[in-house]
Amino acid sequence: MSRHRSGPVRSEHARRAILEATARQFSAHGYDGFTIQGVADEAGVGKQTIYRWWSGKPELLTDCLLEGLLWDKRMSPSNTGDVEKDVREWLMLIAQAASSTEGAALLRSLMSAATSNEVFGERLHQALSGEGALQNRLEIAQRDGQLAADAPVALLSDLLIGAIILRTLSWQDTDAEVVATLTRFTLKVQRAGQ
Amino acid sequence: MSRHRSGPVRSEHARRAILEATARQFSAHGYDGFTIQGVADEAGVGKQTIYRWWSGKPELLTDCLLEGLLWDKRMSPSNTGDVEKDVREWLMLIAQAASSTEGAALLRSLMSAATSNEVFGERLHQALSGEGALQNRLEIAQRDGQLAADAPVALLSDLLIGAIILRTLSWQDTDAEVVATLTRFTLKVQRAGQ
Amino acid sequence: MSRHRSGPVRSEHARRAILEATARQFSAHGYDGFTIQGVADEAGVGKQTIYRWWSGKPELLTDCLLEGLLWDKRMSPSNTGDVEKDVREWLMLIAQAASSTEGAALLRSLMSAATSNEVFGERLHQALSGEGALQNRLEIAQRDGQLAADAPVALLSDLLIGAIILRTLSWQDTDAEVVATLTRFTLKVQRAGQ
Amino acid sequence: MSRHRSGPVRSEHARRAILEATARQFSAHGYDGFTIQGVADEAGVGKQTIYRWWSGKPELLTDCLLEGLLWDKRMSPSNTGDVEKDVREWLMLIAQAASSTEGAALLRSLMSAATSNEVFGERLHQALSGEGALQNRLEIAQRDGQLAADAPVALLSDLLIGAIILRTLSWQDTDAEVVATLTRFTLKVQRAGQ
DNA sequence: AAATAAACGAGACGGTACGTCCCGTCTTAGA
DNA sequence: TCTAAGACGGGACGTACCGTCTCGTTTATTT
Repeated sequence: MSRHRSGPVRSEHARRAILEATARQFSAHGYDGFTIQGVADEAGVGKQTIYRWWSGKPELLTDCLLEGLLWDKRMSPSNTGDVEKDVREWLMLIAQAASSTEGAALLRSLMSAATSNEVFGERLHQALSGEGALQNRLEIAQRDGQLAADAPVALLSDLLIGAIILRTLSWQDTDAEVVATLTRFTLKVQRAGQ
Repeated sequence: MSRHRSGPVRSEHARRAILEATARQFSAHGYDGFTIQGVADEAGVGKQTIYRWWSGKPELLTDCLLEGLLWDKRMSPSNTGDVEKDVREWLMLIAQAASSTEGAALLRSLMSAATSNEVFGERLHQALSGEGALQNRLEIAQRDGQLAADAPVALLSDLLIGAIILRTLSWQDTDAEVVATLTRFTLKVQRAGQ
Repeated sequence: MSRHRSGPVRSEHARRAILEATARQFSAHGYDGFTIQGVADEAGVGKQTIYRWWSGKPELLTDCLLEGLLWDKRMSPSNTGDVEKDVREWLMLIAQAASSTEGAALLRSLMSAATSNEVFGERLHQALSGEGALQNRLEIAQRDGQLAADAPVALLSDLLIGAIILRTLSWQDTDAEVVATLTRFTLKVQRAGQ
Repeated sequence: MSRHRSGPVRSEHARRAILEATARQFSAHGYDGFTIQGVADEAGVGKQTIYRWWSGKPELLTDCLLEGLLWDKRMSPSNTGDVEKDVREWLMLIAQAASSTEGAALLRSLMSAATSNEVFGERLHQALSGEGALQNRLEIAQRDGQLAADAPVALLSDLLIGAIILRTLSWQDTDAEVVATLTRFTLKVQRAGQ
């Protein structure tokens, strides 16, 4: 016998409105700058409805990320056969997003959120890695002999994205040339190692 | 000719007490968690004495970093002739610091502070790079022919430290093996490329 | 012709449970202190079942009073022939109820409810007057010549009960001696005035 | 050696502004109806400045009463030699204040506040008694032989004011005739008792 | 017996006010 | 004039209830 409770179910309309308002407010004012009341007002929702389902900003943002409202999850490295080109273009997407003042601020806000919440941190990593697609692309390259068989593909991803993250964290711009250099030298080692 | 002003001069005792209290409070409660009042109380100082000399948390922390109260600045890569070993040991120092729960929390708090303040972000980058010593070590290796002449040493530093930063940001531990793998593969190209 | 509707009728069980829970919660936490949700929970009832039949706290309490759940309505002045004794004993019942800490708190809570609701205020007055029985007793005494023909019996009731009410409102205890003095002096005129 | 603390002293300006705003807001919206934030806004003050010095509404109102902002403390029964007239006029002041819709609401709000706070209840009693002046007037009458030597003057005050309070609590109007009757019959007994 | 529909327990909803915490500024008295 | 102390105006926090609305179930009447 199944035991289910009566009463209204959670309002999907409210949930969407809250997450979308959160994404807008977060993008506009940053992690510290946006307020729960502001989200509630913009979503046309009572503050308690937010606290009923989320414990605070970090959880709220984690769900935004999960729904792809903060970082487009459809983005994914392509596979043209030229691994260096594919990886370079993927990194450029991230670097370009971090190039504008707003984009850099958003990325730093995402990092700020990640520092205070484990789940968000993991999710952000996944999002930045194209939901694992970057690693997949590198594995394909490895299978195709473009990368050394013993190349640590998971760590390659950390190296490349980490460099951009670190540069954003230290408020340095990462332009196309830097991305190209990063990619070329990081992937060269793998070919050379064969 | 020097123009003297009357009255007491800035209290060095208060300055030290404030920075040390800041370092302790920041380490204990994180960037968002510590309060100016808490620092003032622990330092046995009036709140105004803090605001008279610093504009707020970011400046306070920047000075802590400059004084080496948050991140030991005496640390510097050694030069044994074996660049891979030297670099690996340097990265291990960072990775080990980020290994304990407290160390990882501190590093994440530092990142959080960096996201909201440009000057602090730049300082943190410098601190993590051993005040440029990592790049120096790589340049020496390059001069000694251990790294390819065209190796982008500045970016190599970003790659290696960035990887650790990204892993800490995404709440992954970085153990000795990961550090060794990161170092080996990143520097390999330099030998092979010759 | 009667027009029937289908469906269940109002649940008497729920009605009783709600009123009894209201009386307990009100007595325990006072007018401002008790909550509709608390009543619903204690009564094992949905909140809407309360709002379906009552508009809020005042109506709920008015019904409690009408059912004698807050103030025993069976109490009534007796008629021994000695009007002073009968009235004094009646007042003593009220004064004694207001003597204990809990009793005084209850009486003050009743007053608090009366301040915000006219119907409840009128009901409370009636309850305190023994549903008019005090005035009846005085009228009998008047008819028997124990009180002056022109004695304002309705106001005598207000005077005597009002004194106790005022003393309770100002957190003064009203002991047997005070009650005796109040009664003796208030009724004295009636004999003397003949 | 005297031990005194440094730092700013309490702002008298803020204190006055808060009490005056409280009196206005309370009179306008009643005990339940006015809000601390509303008082803070009207007083041009931070909410914390209110909570720093008062624990909540009851304390705030108690101080208002003490400063005569809710109930004019200068009012006092006069002494024309005719005690019945003097007392009647005093009661009329209270009854008239309670006659208008606003006045009755204010008086009931005062009672509501009294029910939840002992100090306020005592203060209200004092205020209604003209800060003891009514009792003084009755004592003078007693000394002059207008009242019986054994008349319980303190209780006479409770009887008379209590009657008005009770009638206000039960939402009955108390007009000039009622006041006159109350006074005449209550004071008559004292003369008659001689 | 089936259909109808109201009352029920439960609880999510949009809101308001609460009392707390901390911000950065201002004020005081002492050294 | 710098200091410790701390009051100030302000803003956001997270909580508690309000009164309304919406579920899915139960139950009494009508068809």
